[in-house]
Amino acid sequence: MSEEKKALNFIEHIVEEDLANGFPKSALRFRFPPEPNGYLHIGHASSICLNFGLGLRYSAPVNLRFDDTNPVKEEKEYVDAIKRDVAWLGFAWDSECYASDYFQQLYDWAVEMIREGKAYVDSQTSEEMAAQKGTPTEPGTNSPYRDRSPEENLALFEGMKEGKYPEGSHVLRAKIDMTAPNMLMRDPIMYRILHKAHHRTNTDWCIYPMYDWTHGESDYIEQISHSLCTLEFAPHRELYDWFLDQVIDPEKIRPKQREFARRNLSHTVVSKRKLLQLVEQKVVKGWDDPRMPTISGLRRRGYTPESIRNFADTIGIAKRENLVDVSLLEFHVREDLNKKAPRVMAVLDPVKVVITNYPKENTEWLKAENNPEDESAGFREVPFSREIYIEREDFREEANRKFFRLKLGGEVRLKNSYIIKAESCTKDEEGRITEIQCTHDPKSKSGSGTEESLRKVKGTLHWVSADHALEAEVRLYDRLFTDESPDTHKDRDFLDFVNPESLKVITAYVEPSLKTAREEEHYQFQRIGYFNVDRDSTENKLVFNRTVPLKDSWAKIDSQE
RNA sequence: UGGCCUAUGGUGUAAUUGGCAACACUACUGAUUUUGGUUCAGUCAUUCUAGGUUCGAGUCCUAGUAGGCCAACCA
Repeated sequence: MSEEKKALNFIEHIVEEDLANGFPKSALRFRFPPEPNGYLHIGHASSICLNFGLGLRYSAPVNLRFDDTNPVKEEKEYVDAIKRDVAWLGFAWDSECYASDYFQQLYDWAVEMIREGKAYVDSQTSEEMAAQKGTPTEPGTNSPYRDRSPEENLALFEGMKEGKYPEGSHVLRAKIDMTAPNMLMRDPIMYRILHKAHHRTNTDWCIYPMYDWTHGESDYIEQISHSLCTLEFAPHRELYDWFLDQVIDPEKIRPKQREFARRNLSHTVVSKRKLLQLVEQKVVKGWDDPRMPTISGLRRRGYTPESIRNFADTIGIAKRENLVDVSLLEFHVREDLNKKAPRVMAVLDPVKVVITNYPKENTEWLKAENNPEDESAGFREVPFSREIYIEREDFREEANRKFFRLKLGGEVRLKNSYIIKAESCTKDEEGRITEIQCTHDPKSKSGSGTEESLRKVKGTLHWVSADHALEAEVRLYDRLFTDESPDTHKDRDFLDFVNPESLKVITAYVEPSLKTAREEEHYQFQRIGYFNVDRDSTENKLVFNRTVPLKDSWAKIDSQE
């Protein structure tokens, strides 16, 4: 199929090298490890495409693993949303795993480490421990509890597990090196006491393992060969390996952590914490608000899984700082929708046109092509009558040669219909045009084959028949932030850059064939953009979201004038 | 007085491991077009700097410079 030589990214190079060095292909195994504390966003999509892409490339299993070690933040709602999003993107995981499934094994290993004198219970406050931790340039100092006997540690740790102690009273720490240049190696915490119910283990446990202690061991338990994470975890690798060394069976696969730079998207934020802020402060209407860069938001906005996957493939994976322009994402959704979306006519800012030489009470059903990019899409019929609406900006009383649209005395083609000529217009007291009077050339009907129908007129307009058009709510979305990188300003909060015009709601007239449009269906409103049916639509009221406008080279010419 | 990571067009990634800097997007030209869409053709680079090795350096060496991450009982 598409076996053209695609350049490998650095992760694929690593895998290829491992394979070349004798690592068995059958032992390749990957995982996507979200924490269920928020919704997945476009940055996660890159990670999903990376891991599942590797799975596809090497016919290797990919686990979906929920990193659920913090019951304070995690909820089942997020688990469900994450599963939905990964599946919607088109990927199938091998096993659905939870770090919480390994709590017992992790505990047993921890007990073993205590016995071997490699972990100890610290009973200081977090402030005291922070003070002993040192700084990046100064070494830390040992805890006074560092040399407790294994017996004492065992008893304490068991007591912690049994719920004998309040939160914050004790922690279990790995005994490594308080002077290590890597601060993560300065006796990291393995367990803390949390008297909180967990979304899966409920109240079975009141001690919860920390990320570093959990993640690598989970990879090991699942026999993940390549554990890929973002760059900020690079310093954790040393600890990842240290923890692995404590439990590793040399006969088994030793997981390998490698880090890549997370993808930043312009004009938005890609951080669960900040997205949560947008939701909680009601800047947007929820995690799936079409302005959100969440997968569910993009889906509701009208993005397709293919467009997101193509986007992820195109931007690739590397290790440097980056800010991917949102126009690339928009390119991919246009590219996909151009092939798939049926064309329809909709007028967003209507002005009435009366065809004065067209018989009153007459309705003609004209044949319209559904998609010039897809012959199999077929044709539909659209009603034409004496009174129609066109786009207000498509008419000017007078205009220069560059204006291909309707002007007084000028001719224009109505898409799928007749050539009309503007004769006059009427205005209200404020000078606003209320109606345009036109005549049509009856022999110029589209597809009729007559000489007149073959005439070349420069402009073609979309339109809807006034009597037949349906009213619809149209939600026009724009970028959520006015700044291309709102959260990287040292002295400004990202919320300062929220675009006040990120949503405009209007009432439009759409052609009657849309009566049966269903939720999530994609359409191209000809000459305007791609839209999809929002789930807020009802029997009586259609609601459309604008996914992305069509490229508009006229806007540039017009603004230059 | 630290550790780790990174530097290639406006943007994102490549470069068969020392051999003509490539692909996509954006922008700009032009052609086609019953969507000012699509499609097609074209234009846009001192590979962070300075030295060095070499017939030849984005790639190797030396010294700089710039940026990011690390001091949560978060992940």
